[in-house]
Amino acid sequence: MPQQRSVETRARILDAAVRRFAITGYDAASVDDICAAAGVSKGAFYHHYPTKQAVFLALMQGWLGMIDLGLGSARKDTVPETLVHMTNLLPGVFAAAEDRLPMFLEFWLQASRDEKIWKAVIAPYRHYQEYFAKLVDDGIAEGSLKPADSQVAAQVIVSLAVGLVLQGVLDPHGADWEKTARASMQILMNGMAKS
Amino acid sequence: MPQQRSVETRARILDAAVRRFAITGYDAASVDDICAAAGVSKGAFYHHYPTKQAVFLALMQGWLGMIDLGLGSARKDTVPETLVHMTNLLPGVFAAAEDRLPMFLEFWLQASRDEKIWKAVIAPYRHYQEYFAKLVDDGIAEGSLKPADSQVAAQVIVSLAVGLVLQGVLDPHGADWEKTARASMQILMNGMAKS
DNA sequence: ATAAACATACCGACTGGTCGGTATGTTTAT
DNA sequence: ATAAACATACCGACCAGTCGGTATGTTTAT
Repeated sequence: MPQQRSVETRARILDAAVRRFAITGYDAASVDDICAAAGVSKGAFYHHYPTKQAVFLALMQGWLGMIDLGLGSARKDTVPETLVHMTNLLPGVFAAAEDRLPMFLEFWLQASRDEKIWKAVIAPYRHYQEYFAKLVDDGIAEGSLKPADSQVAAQVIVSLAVGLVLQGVLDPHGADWEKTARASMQILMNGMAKS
Repeated sequence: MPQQRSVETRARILDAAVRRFAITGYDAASVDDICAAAGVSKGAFYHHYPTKQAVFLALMQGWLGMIDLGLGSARKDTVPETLVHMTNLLPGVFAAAEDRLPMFLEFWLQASRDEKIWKAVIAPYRHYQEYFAKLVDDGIAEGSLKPADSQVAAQVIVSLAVGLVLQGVLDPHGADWEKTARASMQILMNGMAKS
């Protein structure tokens, strides 16, 4: 049973880490930086986390879990309604994430090179894929979508979402991404909806 | 006027750099590593490039230029034909890029944090956007596509492409990305084509 | 000769991680 | 109650090694 002070310190480390990572990136953010930002000694840091990577991983787990939760609670009456509802949520996502989005990019990058991180990323990621595949299947079953390979359709949806988020990161003021997101979904629906 | 030997050395440095960057990433790839892989001394390295970042930038310019060129020569009779033709090219792109794709991710990441790199990335990137917008406009003009906001449509196409590439990086064996790319284009066409 | 091309030796800054020791609880024995 | 015994939390100096970049010398081509 950890002491009260302990959980507070952990939180401060995590909070400082996410800020530093977001600004400078994983590599450039030194443990000393993070400790300074957290107002915590290096000893405390390594008392709570075995390595710098462990902090990164903890951060990742937390976020991926939150996304998972958000997806689950977005369900509406019909499948098309659910999908449209999700695009309505996007602006909030963009606004809330803002400067943290580069970190997601970093997640991907690290995951593509580090076995341990890859496994931590890929599980929830595949879960999203499954979620959308199931959604498409439901849509087909309820007659609102044309019969199709739901796995592939889910991949398309996820690809589009990933691409939108990424471009939002790279070029936030290059377009009205909210509008684009809506238009994307519209085109997708045109292509997938029945009749 | 550079000597023959000089352009060869430059090429060897660039070639070694792309290999090291691809494997270990930009930060982890040390200049010494690159020099060793290129069979070139550190003096030679800094004789030809002022900084490590300059090498990175040169690499980027080269690739973005090549993509630009590839796009230009993909034009077919009608717009839908052109777009489909492009998905046919994708497998080659995936295969050829393979382990180099993480580098593109790194481009983005660095671009989102470094003003100089951002400017180098954003120009060709906007050029792609324009290319696709023009393509959509042509499609509307020739009557093969429904009237629509071509800028937004282009963003959707690019988003999808970006998302596909990114997922190909993260999870190369998680799906048949060639098939998904084709399906994406099919759905897009269903949504955008006239009648 | 001389200037470009290349090689070697080196510098100072910085990094992730360790370690001996201290301070702050918490449990146990009396 | 309280003091000894133990456990957890924390500190900050320190280390061994790495890095990007520079200074200086040598080779090569004209």
